[in-house]
Amino acid sequence: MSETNFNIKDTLSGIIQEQPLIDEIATLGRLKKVKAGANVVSPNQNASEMPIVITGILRVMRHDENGNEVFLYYLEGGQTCAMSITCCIEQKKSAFHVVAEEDSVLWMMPTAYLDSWMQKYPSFRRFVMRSYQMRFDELLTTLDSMVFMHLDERVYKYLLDKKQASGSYEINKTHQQIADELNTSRVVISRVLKKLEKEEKIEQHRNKIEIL
Amino acid sequence: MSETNFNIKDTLSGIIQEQPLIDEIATLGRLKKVKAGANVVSPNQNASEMPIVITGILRVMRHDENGNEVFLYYLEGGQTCAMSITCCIEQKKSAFHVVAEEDSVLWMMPTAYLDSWMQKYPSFRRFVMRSYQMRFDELLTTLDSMVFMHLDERVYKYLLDKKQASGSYEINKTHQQIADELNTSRVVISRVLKKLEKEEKIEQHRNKIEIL
DNA sequence: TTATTGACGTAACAATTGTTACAATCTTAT
DNA sequence: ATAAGATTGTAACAATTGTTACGTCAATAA
Repeated sequence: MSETNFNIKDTLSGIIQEQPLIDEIATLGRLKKVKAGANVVSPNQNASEMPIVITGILRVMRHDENGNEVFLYYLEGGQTCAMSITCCIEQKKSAFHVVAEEDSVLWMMPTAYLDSWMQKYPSFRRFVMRSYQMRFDELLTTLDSMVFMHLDERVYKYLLDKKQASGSYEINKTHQQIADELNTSRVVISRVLKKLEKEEKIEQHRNKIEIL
Repeated sequence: MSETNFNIKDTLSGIIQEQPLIDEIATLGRLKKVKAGANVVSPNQNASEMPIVITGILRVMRHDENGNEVFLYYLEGGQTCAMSITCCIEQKKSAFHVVAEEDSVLWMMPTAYLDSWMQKYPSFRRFVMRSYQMRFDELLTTLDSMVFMHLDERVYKYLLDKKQASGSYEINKTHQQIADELNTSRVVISRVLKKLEKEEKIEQHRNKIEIL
């Protein structure tokens, strides 16, 4: 366990200032390790814990009642799923699906304490507010791509976002996976990627796309 | 001025608990009356004031760099434009366009004080948090309609939302206005509305649509 | 009244996106 | 090695949405 022996307090101190809050979170929360592809928040689940990403990346998806899904944004180190707060406080089921995009380490905080932490600790308030702001902004950018862009631009933006999040020019996704995240079909993605390849924006390999 | 002699403190007391904060807001803010169709936040403007809706309805639109616009949600009595906070704190220009959907009365709060109010007053924090949550949720519903629904369903949802916001089964919009808000063309809206009429979901009159 | 303008209807066509079907290639299990 | 499954390519076609063009009708101003 040596390489995975995280000191949660050290991690939290980068996010939160008050030592008592760090102690509370460290005491009341729990570590959770998830493998790439594993569910962190399942659809229609009543989340009782809010995850903070320590290492790794979470992918947040929206879904409708027919099982269609669409990618919203990534959560990276130090970030949290702000919508969990809403879900918990209002006690309604999440229309979110949160999946580990890479092997990730999370700190799960019981949502029962969120409200009191918001009351007691200014830096927790700032953390939550900042989360909301960032997610709100990203959500709008995603919405922009849906309503203002054609599919080829939208796919390209998706690839660039993925590159930005992962820090790698190589994207290990199949056409089917991309289609699922953009709520379209595999054939359409294949067609669009071929077009992007002809425009020399990407190079395609098996199970892998390279951004040029 | 008798019928427009609002008591801002009475209005605020429905939203905010602390009397000192009510006094501060009443002293530092200003009343603004806008006629239907007037701009409240113009595109690419650096908002220095955050509006609270006292009476009336504001329509919040998103726009891109090409001048295309799309409807996001309405703001009604007691609600505020949460994104103003982000815009102001981060000092970046708004990608929003806020328009009076009906004749409205607003209370404009200087954004310079927002941060200190958030620090000092729990009920202002709750107010801002609740605004973020509600807007986040509405934004997701709007996003759903863009990515999961066909245009006819999306238009119908748009009409139902407008009915909900205005409290009237009669919608006084031209096809062109609807097209602008949904980022499509007049001809397409005419086609879709004709279809909804045949399905007996609406009735059309000049400058007016009736929800059945 | 007449002219002008705005709102709406509709046809014809174009562009984009979705669907179905099938082939080729690579990977993995047996 | 062979079979089975997963991944990608591509054609043909359908459905949806966007564009252009032009017509009718109602409201309004001159």
